[in-house]
Amino acid sequence: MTQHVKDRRAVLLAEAASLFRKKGFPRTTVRDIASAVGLQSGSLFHHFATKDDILFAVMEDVIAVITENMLDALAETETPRQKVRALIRTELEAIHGASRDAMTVLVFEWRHLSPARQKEILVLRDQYEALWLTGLAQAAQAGLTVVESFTLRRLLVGSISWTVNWFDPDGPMSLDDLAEQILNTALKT
Amino acid sequence: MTQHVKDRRAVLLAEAASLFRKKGFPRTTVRDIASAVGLQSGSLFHHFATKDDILFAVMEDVIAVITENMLDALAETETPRQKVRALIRTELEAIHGASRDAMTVLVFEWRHLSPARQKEILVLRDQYEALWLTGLAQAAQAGLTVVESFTLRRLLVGSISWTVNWFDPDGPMSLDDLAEQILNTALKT
Amino acid sequence: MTQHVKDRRAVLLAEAASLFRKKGFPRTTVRDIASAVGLQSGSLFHHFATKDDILFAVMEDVIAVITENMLDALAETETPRQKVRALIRTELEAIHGASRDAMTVLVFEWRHLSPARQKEILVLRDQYEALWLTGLAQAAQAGLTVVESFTLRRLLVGSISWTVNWFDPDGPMSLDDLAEQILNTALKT
Amino acid sequence: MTQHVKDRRAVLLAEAASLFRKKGFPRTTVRDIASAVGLQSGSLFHHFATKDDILFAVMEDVIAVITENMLDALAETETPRQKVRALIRTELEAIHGASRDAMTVLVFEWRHLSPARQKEILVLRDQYEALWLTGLAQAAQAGLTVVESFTLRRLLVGSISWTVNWFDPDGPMSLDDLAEQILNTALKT
DNA sequence: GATGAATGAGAGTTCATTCAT
DNA sequence: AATGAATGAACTCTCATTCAT
Repeated sequence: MTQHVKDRRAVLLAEAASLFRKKGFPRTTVRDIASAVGLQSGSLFHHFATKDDILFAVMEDVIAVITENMLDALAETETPRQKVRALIRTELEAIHGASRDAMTVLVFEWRHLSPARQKEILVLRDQYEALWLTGLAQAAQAGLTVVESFTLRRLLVGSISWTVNWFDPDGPMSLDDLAEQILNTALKT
Repeated sequence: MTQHVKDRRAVLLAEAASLFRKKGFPRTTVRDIASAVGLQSGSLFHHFATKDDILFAVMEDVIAVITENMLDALAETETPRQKVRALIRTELEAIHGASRDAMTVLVFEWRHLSPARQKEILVLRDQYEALWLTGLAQAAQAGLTVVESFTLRRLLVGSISWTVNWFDPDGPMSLDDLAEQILNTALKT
Repeated sequence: MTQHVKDRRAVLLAEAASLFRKKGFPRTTVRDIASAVGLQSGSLFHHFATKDDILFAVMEDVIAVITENMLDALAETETPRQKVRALIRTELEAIHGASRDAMTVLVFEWRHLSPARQKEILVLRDQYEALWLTGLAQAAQAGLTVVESFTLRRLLVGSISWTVNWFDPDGPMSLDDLAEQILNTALKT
Repeated sequence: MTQHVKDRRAVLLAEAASLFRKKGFPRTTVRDIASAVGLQSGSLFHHFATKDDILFAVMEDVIAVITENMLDALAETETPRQKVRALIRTELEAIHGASRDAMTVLVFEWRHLSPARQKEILVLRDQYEALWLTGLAQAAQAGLTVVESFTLRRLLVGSISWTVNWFDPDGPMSLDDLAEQILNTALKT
């Protein structure tokens, strides 16, 4: 029973994320989402009171997942270079793996989340960003970086999230290759 | 009178670009645009037949401008490193200077342009991208790049366009500084 | 168990009446009523088949109560003046006492009862009104009234039921005072 | 042209008032109103931004009209009894004449106006009520009233507004007769 | 060119009612 | 009796677009 409910919610959020990514939040109608999960439009509101709530839930869930994944990945690293590689690699995996839609929505539909909800997400986002800044700072101290940490992270946010628009994980370049290339732009070779 | 008409059109597109950037294309109403230029909503349609046409015009104009600027900038360079610096620098200027709104719209509202119009813009965009690829290829041949040219350009598209979300040209870091930092990620130091 | 059932029903109708009075019938949702009695919305329909049925039950119950109360009160009177005083006093007590919500609903939500149900209530209402008309007729015959009985009753319906909107039984004026004042408008002094 | 616009607005408010009175505000849809004036639903919003605005306009207009009428009527009176008769008579005319629907709405749909708007109307209403209280106070000073002025006004609000539910101006009793009868309940004979 | 009333499809949301559990 | 997910029609309101003036 609880499982059922969890499944429903998960499926609903996955479909919503997919639609938000494909069409953008404003162009996605609640009827689109409802019919994607086999519901009538009114039935959505048993699960989420407003369309905004759906966007919020998509973002909240994915940021929790990627933060956990990142902690796991970092736990298995030792050197600064390994850490930065893990940061890049894990974020790329999130963007091109199972949570692709939600990750993309988190970045590119941000402005459509209500300001109140943005604040809530920002708290979680700051926790995640702290992992990045710590890792980059260590690399900087080791003399590995080509750019100041804060600036570097922002350049990497751009280049990594933009890969969703051109990189094909099933194409000739593997995700590991891509991660290595990005690492080359971030650290001295 | 012709001058008048041109001014009208330029003002209208500038206001539209500003609104599209601030609120996104779908959330911007034609009434918003009309009232920003002191017109009633119906009067807009004497200038542009559809809302889509306005988005198209914004994109078409800005891509013409940046292509021209880029050609001018490249004409004054000689070495591959100078060329790459000019590419980065000129694109940054477009994103943070007078054409900021339109440039941002070109990148981030792309999906909201009708497919037919996307095709038209892509022709112009390819011409512009050819300038980049040529410049990066020369740097590659000179053994300066850290990453294959095609991939490098795409990483740079991401990091450069994302600067609109965090870089403040009036802040402590100058646009030249920023360009130099990005150059450091792109080429061997 | 029967007691249980009766209690349930009584509590439910009391809460419904309170909500109908506060928000009006159309603005009161079945969810409002359900949650006021600690039920889920679907469970209400084990007690009442439709929302209209709830309104009907509220009205039916209260008209039975006030008719009985009125009969009791009139039984203790002798003179025409006493009878009119009892009529006014008893109706005021119903409107400001325990059955306040239901009485108010009976008067001010009348139009929202389905026509079929209105007919049913009208039968009971006519019985109640007969008590009034009889009392007023006796006063008229005794030369006490200032206005023809039928008209007088209708004027009194208005002034008495409207007291729900301004009279505070815990304020400086007592219910007896109020009854006496209204009596002054109805009969010669 | 201005005339056209005024007519539109007046017709729209008249139809809206009629519907609000007949079905109540919550049960009246904007489509009902629109189709009553020969418009599509969306077109209403060129004239009034929200449904609440329509209710507000109905109330604001009618209270302005009745206040003016009352001032005119009182200007032609001299004695306290004449004044009270004018108060009753003029209010009855408003309730059974051209502004019947709006007057009824003002009284019986009051709770459905948004609190912010209620405040605005209350200012106007207080001005109108001041006319009543002044008139009744003069009658009281002349020893004519049977009840304290403040209470008397509230009883009269009830009985007069309730006449909308039973009095037929085309029936056997004339409006003047009715006014006289109500006067009999208010003042010593 | 400009106006602004009008259109009409469609948006997000509400809610009485149903029904499998 | 009770649940609560689901329905589906109806609600208020939005908005790109049209067009008579």
